[in-house]
Amino acid sequence: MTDIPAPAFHAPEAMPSFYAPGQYSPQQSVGYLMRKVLGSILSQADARLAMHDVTYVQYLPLYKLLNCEGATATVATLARELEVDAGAMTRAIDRLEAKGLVQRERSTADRRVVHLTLTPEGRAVAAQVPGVLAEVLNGHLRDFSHAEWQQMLQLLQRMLANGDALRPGAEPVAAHAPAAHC
Amino acid sequence: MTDIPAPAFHAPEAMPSFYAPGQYSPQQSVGYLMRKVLGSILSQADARLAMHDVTYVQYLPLYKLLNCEGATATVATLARELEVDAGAMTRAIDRLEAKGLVQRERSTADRRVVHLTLTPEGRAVAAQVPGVLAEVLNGHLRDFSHAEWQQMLQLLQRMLANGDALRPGAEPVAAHAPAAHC
DNA sequence: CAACAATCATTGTCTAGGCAATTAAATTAG
DNA sequence: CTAATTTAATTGCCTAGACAATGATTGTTG
Repeated sequence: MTDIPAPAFHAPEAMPSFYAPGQYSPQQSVGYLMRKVLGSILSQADARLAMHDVTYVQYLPLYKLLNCEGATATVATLARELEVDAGAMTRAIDRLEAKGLVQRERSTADRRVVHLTLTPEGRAVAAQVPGVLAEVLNGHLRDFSHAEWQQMLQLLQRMLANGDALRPGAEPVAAHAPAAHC
Repeated sequence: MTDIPAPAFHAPEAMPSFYAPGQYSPQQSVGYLMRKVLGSILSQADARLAMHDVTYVQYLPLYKLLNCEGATATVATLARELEVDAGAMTRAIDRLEAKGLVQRERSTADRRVVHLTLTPEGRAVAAQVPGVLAEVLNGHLRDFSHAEWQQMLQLLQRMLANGDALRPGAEPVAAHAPAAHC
């Protein structure tokens, strides 16, 4: 509604003080709560994919590979799209290759790159990922109205934009899309 | 307040489908957005405490120790309060001890336990933690109204409760407090 | 009191991410 | 065309958490 309460006294516009050094309650901390919620989502997704011996970190590359079947994905593109370190991705692929879910194949056109392809088993596992993710997310939102869901997304996006603006670097909050696709 | 529960129309009660296996956009995923926001919070808190050569993982124990100054905190109690593995806490304390921020001291009363105390340097670093955390959180909420902040907390708490209810284990969502204090 | 159970701290082993350095290959600039 | 730059993939080193096993100590129960 209106902004009656909040920042106590003459807080100068931008930058309210929801949190102060003095009192702190985990239940009231967006950081603590988000950490818990994320942990819950990950552990449940993990549990449902454990039968395939893959963890939440390993099935994301699988999922991406499935979506980009013919697009000749590489370690670098996967790392960029999933926003993780290239070294970490190399090692993740190591584990997936050891399990026989993906294959490496050196490119002949550009001999620096290594194309990644799913094995039949990898494709079978990857096919289950989107459903599991959707289920787990929907489960965590089961008493949400459509409007509440949308507001949650909006609030999160604003927090993200605020975080970017706070960072010394670039003010241009504009395009924040990971470009996605393949 | 009252419980204006929400679930919109005659949605077949529990479990809407906000997410479906088919289409998926990171920008629309609460999981993706929360991961990004949390990452932003952690990296900013990290940056502001980097001068003391401590990371976000290391200053949480320091903060707890400061709050429980006389309470003779131990590895086990810290691990429980911060909800991490005891082994992880042992190693975290190893690093803090190596930096001269905390001290171990075997208890004489119960020779199994090791009491932890802050050194003067450790106390100085710990004293800065609450302010930095508050600043970073407030920064991410800078254009939020008090009502929006409260709603964010409420939505997160509901997601957490939904996650707990979904888990096979205990339905009693009741007391979810980490007990806190010392 | 003696066997059993529980607790505390620690240590391996595993997965995991960030950063830096390295090597190889391709692209661009002079 | 050669030199400098850029990009790809990998590897080593660090922090970090989860799980399991261990040893030491304390508490409980028959």
